[in-house]
Amino acid sequence: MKSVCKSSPPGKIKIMASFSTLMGTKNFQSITIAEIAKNAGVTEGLIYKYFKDKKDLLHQVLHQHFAGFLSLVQDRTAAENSCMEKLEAIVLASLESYNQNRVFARILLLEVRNSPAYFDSCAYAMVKKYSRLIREIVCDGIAKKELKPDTDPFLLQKVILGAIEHTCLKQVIFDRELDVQAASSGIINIVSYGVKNNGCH
Amino acid sequence: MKSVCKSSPPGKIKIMASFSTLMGTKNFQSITIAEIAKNAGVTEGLIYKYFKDKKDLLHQVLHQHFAGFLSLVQDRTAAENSCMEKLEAIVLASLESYNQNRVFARILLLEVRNSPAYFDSCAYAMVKKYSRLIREIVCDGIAKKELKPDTDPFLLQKVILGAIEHTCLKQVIFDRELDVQAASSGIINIVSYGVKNNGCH
DNA sequence: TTTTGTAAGTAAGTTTTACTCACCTTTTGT
DNA sequence: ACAAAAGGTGAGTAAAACTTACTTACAAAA
Repeated sequence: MKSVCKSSPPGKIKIMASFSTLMGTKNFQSITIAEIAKNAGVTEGLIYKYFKDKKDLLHQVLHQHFAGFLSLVQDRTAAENSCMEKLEAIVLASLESYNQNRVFARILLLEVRNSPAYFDSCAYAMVKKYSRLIREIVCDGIAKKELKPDTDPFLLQKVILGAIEHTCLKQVIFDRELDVQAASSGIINIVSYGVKNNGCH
Repeated sequence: MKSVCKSSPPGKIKIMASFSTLMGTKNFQSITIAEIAKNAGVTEGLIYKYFKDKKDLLHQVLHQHFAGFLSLVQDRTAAENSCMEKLEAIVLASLESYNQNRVFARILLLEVRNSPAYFDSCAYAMVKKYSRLIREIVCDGIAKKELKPDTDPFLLQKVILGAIEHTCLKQVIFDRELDVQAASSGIINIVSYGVKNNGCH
């Protein structure tokens, strides 16, 4: 659960940087420990001084990226007033981050969820914070009558998170650019007003 | 791209069945070729007669499951008339399938997307059919004025697919039951009418 | 019937790769 | 000053994916 604080030894920093760089061009499976070590200018053994195993390295690198991302999201939402503005800020910040930091996006969306160890990692703890933030905004929106009173906060959180992830999934996988602004306002528009043509807009 | 047709040799059938069973209790990484072979009552070598590698086996098993799933979805949507009813049928059928067939769900949602080879596989070809079906229903709904004219079919398809996946993700990962009916109607309700309290419902 | 070609299946390697362990070297607290 | 801990090394191990050379069954052509 401990994070990479300022006083990390240079070896650890180099290992994480090396791995992060390699993730830019290859997927997790095809990156070898030998490659990471060589690229970092350290020996293979040192990797296992700081990381339980290869997966643990993945999780710590994700945690590092997610920490920055989460504080950005928190700042952006704090700057907004209404519930829907806060939610749009989250959607926009998320898509922006996934669009700009493809390594982060690929790790989060494609690489970690297949291993049980991830769900005990400090990285997953941050993801839980992130989804809790969304639920809290939703609950607040219901309390302030900005959202319909019968809204299910858990379900809405999942719909929003699912929409964010699936909207950029193809772009992340095939390394294409995403029109973040259009996607973001599109998602918020659907979630706000729905798509059914009921003559009310 | 070739599927497992009726005339598959018994060895291949046993290998796929063995692997599918093992996926019920373990994740892909932790299943070994030796284990699959032993469980199937064949030798390791035979696996490489029918499958390029371990990942190819995974993809072919997913293809097998997805073929059944897709035809179910096609039948169910064909039985509905309106656009929203068709979409609800898809959401319901998807959540039902993921809830009942956890091996299928885990492979699709957690195991395949990390490898580039998947996106050349016959399994991914079926996924493309599935998402195209959703888009076609949406386009039809727009044409028939059931949906708002400014709806983006690609975006709506992604929002719906993302909502489906994220709604059952936690249950699939932690092997818990899902209230399929409630989740399905909840998603459709959000997507149809939105969550914003605008005094119009 | 013999031959020939192919698909099903085997068994023993080989190689790659994640991980370990015993050992140095440098820093730090008392 | 010196013990102890932290940073770092490099050779070695074990396991698992994959290969390859081989055998057996079997159907169709000659």
